[in-house]
Amino acid sequence: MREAANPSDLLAWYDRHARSLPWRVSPADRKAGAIPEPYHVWLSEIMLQQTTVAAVKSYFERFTRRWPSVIALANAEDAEIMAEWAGLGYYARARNLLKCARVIRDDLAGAFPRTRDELIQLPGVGPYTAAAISAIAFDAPSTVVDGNVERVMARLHRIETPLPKAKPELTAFADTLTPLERPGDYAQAVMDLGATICTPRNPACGICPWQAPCKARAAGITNELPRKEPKKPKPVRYGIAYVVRRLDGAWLLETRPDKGLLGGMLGWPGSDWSDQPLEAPPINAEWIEMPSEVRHTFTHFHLRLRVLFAEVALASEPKHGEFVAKLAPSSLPTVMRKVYDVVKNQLDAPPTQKASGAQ
DNA sequence: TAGACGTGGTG
DNA sequence: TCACCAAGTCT
Repeated sequence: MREAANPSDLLAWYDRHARSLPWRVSPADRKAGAIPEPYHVWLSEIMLQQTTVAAVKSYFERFTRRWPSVIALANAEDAEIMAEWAGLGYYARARNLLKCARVIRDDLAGAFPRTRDELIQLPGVGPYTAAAISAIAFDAPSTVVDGNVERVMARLHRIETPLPKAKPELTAFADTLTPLERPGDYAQAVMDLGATICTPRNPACGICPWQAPCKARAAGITNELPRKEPKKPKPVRYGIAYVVRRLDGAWLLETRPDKGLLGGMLGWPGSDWSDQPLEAPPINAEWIEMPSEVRHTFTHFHLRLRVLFAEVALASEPKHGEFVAKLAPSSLPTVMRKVYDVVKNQLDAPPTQKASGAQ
C-alpha cells in the first residue's frame, strides 16, 4: 500500500539539498531566525517569471547592487531600469517593476503588503508571484503553482489531462499538500524538486524524496507527464533594420513605444516586421547592406532581418530617432544587439579579404 | 480566453 | 539545427 506524499519528507530533502541562490535564505539560516528581504524576494520572483535561474543570477546581483532598496529602485529613471533589464526578455516585467516600486513608495509607505490578496493587486504580480512572496518573504501558507509544481503534481497524482486544462486540478492537489509548518521553505522545496529532480526530461526518480507515493513512477510514465496541448507553428516575419552611424561615432536609435513587442526598449529604426510594404529609411544616406541577415526567434514568430548600414555627416537630421553618443550594446534587447554585432563585425573586418580562412 | 510577450540553454 | 522549455502576467 502506497503512502500519500508527505511534506515533511520533502522538507527533510530540502534541508540537505536546497540550492544556494543569491536571493535565498538557506533553511539553516531560516531556522536560526533569518528572514529574507521582501524586496529581494519580489525582485527575484519577477525576474524568474518564465526565466531560468542561471539567466537571472547576474541580473539580480546588478540590480541589487545598483538599487539596494525598493525605494532606490522607485527613484530610478525609466531608461536606466530598461537598459539594466536589457537581454532578460519580457520587458513588460521591467515596466511593471517600476510601476510596482512606485506604488510601494507612494501609496504603501515603502513596505510590501504581506498577504496574497494585497500582493496580487500590484502591477506585474499575478497568482503565482503573490503566493510566492507571501510564502517566502512572510512565511504564509500560500500555495505556489508554477511550472515546476504543475509537473510535480501531475506526476505524483498521475494527472493525464493536458495543460492548461489540468491547471485547476493540479492547483487543488498542490493546496492539499501545503503545510502550516515552514510554508516558506516548503514553497521553495517543491520548486527545487521540480528544477533538480522532477525535471521535464529524464527525471532523477531514484533519488526523489517522493518516489514512493509517485503514481506516474509506478505506472512508468513520468516522461510523458504533464501532457500538453500541441503548440501552434511559429510564422516567419521579415523586416529591415537601419543602422546609422554619424561621423563622430554616435548611433541613431529610437525608444520603442511602451506597448507591444520590446516596449520601452531602445532599438534601431526599421520597417515593420511582416510581409507588408517597407517603411522609408530614417535618414537620407547611401545604404550598404550587410552580408548576413539577423535571425531571431521570439515566443510566437521567427524573425529575419536585413541590416542596412549608413555613415552620415555631423549635420545630418534624422526623420525620427535620436543619436546616442556612447552606446552600450548591453543596453539593447538581444535582437537589436544582434543587429549591432553584424554591423560591428563588418566594420571591424579587414577591408580587402574578409574570408581569410585563418584560425 | 487565447494570444502576446524574450531569451538562452538543452537534447 | 531546432523545438522544447523556464519560479507567468496581462489583455
